[in-house]
Amino acid sequence: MPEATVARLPLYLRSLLEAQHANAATISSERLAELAGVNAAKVRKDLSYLGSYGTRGVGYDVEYLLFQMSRELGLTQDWPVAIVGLGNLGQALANYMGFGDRGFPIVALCDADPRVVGTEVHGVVVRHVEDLPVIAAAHGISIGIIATPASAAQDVADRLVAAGVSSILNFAPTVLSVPEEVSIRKVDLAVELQILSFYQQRRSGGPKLPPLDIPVGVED
Amino acid sequence: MPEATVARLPLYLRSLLEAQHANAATISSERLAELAGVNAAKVRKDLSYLGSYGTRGVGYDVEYLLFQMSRELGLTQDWPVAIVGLGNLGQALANYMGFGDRGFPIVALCDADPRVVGTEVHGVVVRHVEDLPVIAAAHGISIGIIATPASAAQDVADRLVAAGVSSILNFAPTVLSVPEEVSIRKVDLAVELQILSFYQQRRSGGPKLPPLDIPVGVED
DNA sequence: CGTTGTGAAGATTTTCACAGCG
DNA sequence: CGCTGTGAAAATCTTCACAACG
Repeated sequence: MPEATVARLPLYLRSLLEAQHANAATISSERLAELAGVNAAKVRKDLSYLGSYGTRGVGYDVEYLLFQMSRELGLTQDWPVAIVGLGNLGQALANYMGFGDRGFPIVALCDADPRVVGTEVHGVVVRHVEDLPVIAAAHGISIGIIATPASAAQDVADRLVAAGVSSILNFAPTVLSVPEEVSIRKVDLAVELQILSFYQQRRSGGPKLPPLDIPVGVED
Repeated sequence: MPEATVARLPLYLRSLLEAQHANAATISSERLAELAGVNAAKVRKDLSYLGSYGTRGVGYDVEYLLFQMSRELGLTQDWPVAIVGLGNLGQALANYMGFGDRGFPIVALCDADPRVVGTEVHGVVVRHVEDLPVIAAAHGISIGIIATPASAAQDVADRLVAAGVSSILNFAPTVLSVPEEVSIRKVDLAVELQILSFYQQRRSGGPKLPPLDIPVGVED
């Protein structure tokens, strides 16, 4: 299944939940596309990778598609999560619980700062990051969230991998290197803002300075 | 310039800052690629959209490329930011200040809850969301961050657009519709976790259930 | 030499458009 | 008839490979 499709499945799932909430028994690719903010052809192509679950002339059975999609996304089981780094962001994430649609219980919190270790956040005691192997094994942790400063992130990633965690969500503004078989996703506020800045500038009449003088010589 | 390239410019910027910090005067596409976590050909292609700023046989001048990239990304000026919604996440974002590399001062906070309006978060008084037009105009706000529940997000987006904000970063788990000329980026924790869940399940030996019985009849 | 800049090839993703089927 | 499922076309993005050049 194409990566681009996988990245959209969660949007369809959420849209289907909305449709279910509105008591819709079936839904067309067109309506689903509208809810998910994509176009109908893409929805049909994407759903076709899951199997032929639609009915021509009718649409998709909401309940059934929900079930298939949840199964495909691995949401029929819980995936225990550990958060490493309990600064501003880490604490917010821990409290933010109600991570969307549940299924990702936060069962462990780790930090390297001895002043933070032992404190309680959202009802969970913060452990030392050194103890990750034991903690990960005890709780069967499969997803690690890195919410440390950039400088500590690679070390934490290495520890997570060593502890057997094979999915990582990285909030630290740095590139992590991990073995092939570990999945990694990143969320970077600064990057998002800078992308917005790029287009904002384009719209607000381009660069303030002229195309800028060539510094020395003539390139090309 | 391709969208995919724009999305990588912030990574190059950060990598260049690291190189600068390490007192490198010049940097090759290969080294830059390593720091940014992409391959060298992509770096060269991406940078070529900015202009021919490299020197064959040598590489890129770090200072000069930093300057060009900052300019291209619109980082030679500040872009004032407003955060709407001061629940857990909104407050964390407000405090998280030090949004990477500065340039995005948080100058206004809004909420719809009268119990929150008037309180102070990170030294900024929370205003009512109704006042957005006045606030936006007064501070020249160009970027709005939506950190409300999903149910309020579209209303807030509409208000932001009406107030003249043309860049939006959406943390609410919902699809927003905005006019063509407004840029929108989204950050969705649930989506990221679900994507990780998909691949995690693939690795841990596929579905627990057998391919599942066809419910009724035989499709295709 | 060593490294950039870039056409051209290749891969992936999106979109079209319509046959097929309930 | 209406809507899905899907080949095929189009668009976009990545990678290759090498000429160009300091």
